[in-house]
Amino acid sequence: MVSKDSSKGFEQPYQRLQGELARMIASIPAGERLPAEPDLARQLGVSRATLREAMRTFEGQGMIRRRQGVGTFVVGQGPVLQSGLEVLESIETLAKRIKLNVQMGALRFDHIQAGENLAMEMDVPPTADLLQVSRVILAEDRPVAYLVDILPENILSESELQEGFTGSVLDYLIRRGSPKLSNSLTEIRATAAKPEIARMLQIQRGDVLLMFQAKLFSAEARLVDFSFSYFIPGYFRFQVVRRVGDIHS
Amino acid sequence: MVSKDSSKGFEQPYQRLQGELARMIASIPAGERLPAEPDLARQLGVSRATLREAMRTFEGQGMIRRRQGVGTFVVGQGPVLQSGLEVLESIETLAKRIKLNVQMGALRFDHIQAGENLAMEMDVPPTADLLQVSRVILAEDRPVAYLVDILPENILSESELQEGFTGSVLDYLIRRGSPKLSNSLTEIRATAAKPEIARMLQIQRGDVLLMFQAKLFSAEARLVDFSFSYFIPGYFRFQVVRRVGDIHS
DNA sequence: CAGTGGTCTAGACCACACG
DNA sequence: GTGTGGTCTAGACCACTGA
Repeated sequence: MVSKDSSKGFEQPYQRLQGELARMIASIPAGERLPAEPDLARQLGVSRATLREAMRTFEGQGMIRRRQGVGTFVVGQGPVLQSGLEVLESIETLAKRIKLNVQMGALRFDHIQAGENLAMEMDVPPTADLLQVSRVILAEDRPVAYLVDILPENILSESELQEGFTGSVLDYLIRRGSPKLSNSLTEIRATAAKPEIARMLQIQRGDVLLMFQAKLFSAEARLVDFSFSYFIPGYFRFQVVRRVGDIHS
Repeated sequence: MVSKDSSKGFEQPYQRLQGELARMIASIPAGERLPAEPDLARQLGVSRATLREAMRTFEGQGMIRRRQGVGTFVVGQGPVLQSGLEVLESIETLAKRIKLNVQMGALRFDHIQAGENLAMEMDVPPTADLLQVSRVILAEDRPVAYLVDILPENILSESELQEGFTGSVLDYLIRRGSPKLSNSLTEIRATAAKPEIARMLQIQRGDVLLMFQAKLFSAEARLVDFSFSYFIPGYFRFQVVRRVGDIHS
């Protein structure tokens, strides 16, 4: 329908789109809506599929947010939650320190049996009863993280947690004072959002997420909490100091 | 063309595809090729676009690898490079310890000027001359990481690096003995692969990558190396121990 | 050259939010 | 109901690989 290039330039449609979209997004005030996808696609001279693929990049960076049935909105650059990884700290505590408004949404309790995989990871019998706590964390009314904690029922029961749970299992255990907590062994991964998690975080399936898989140990070296944390890029900044060389330490 | 559901089940095409693809991949020996995409799409009763979207998941986990003009191959689960984040260690050193075969590919030197952004990050004048070292890391002949180091020219010159560079700027500086290195401040991110990087790593643009952005400091607290490291998920396992509470420390 | 994956299109229908 | 984004289709052409 249109020629692929105008002169000697060999700019790909994808790259051109990225540029045009970037300009368009920058020109729209935060909170305002973009044109509907079919209109925008026509306007940019590409198919809707191509447009959507290009938009993924910007959504991954938190610059726009799509809401089914409503529209696509430009979001201003919000505050960033910065944390050193050496210290284990809940998002709530972190947010409080920088006076950021953080809420919990979509809390859910599940009673599950360990099964093979969890039994192996958590060092419990496959028939062990576990409590799974899932919830979304909202910063400035935007979903920014999805957290899942799995604990043995004899460490923490749902009835106990019903009252006074504000989003952080870690903070709750610290307040309760028992068992004494020692440290967390955290594995860091990058992952694509599964459909269920994408839904919770109001992003698209396949979008990029930073993930922590952590084992929290008591002072007696018992595992008290096995957790999965998914973070939308752009809202968090995790840092770690790495020593050079292990010989002179 | 076909009914969307057979009974009361409301399984989505996407989820069904995931399952069928998983079974198919599992049933094919490592190293073997999958059917061509148009054939496979017909066989599974979906369009090629849908098939490709479903395949992204498996490619992101390193279970398959696509090569344009050749085909899509099942890759067996290779060895995993495990590392504690507290200690800064090159991939080469890490691999040597577990006797894994690691090579460097696509080495490239660029002489650049700092410019605004880099000048700010690296605390040098915008006109400073910098050496940018880019290369791909191969483990068992598969691209697994893409590394970019940026250093002031007066710390490391290309001519000096031409000889005896095996892939790690860190190892080279340690061998040289000057300047004395102290530690690295590393920021951890998840990111989607840009077209250039996707090409280097033989993955698709938009695929998930774990990224480290690190500032390496000398004992005199001078910045000697600003680096970006991109890791394909599945080949690396980065861990960190996090202390509970900063009060009783 | 033939065959592969990479990209793009035009159109359709569905699920959801909101009045 | 109306309009939005979410998903899927069938087909086309391009870029790359290897015989």
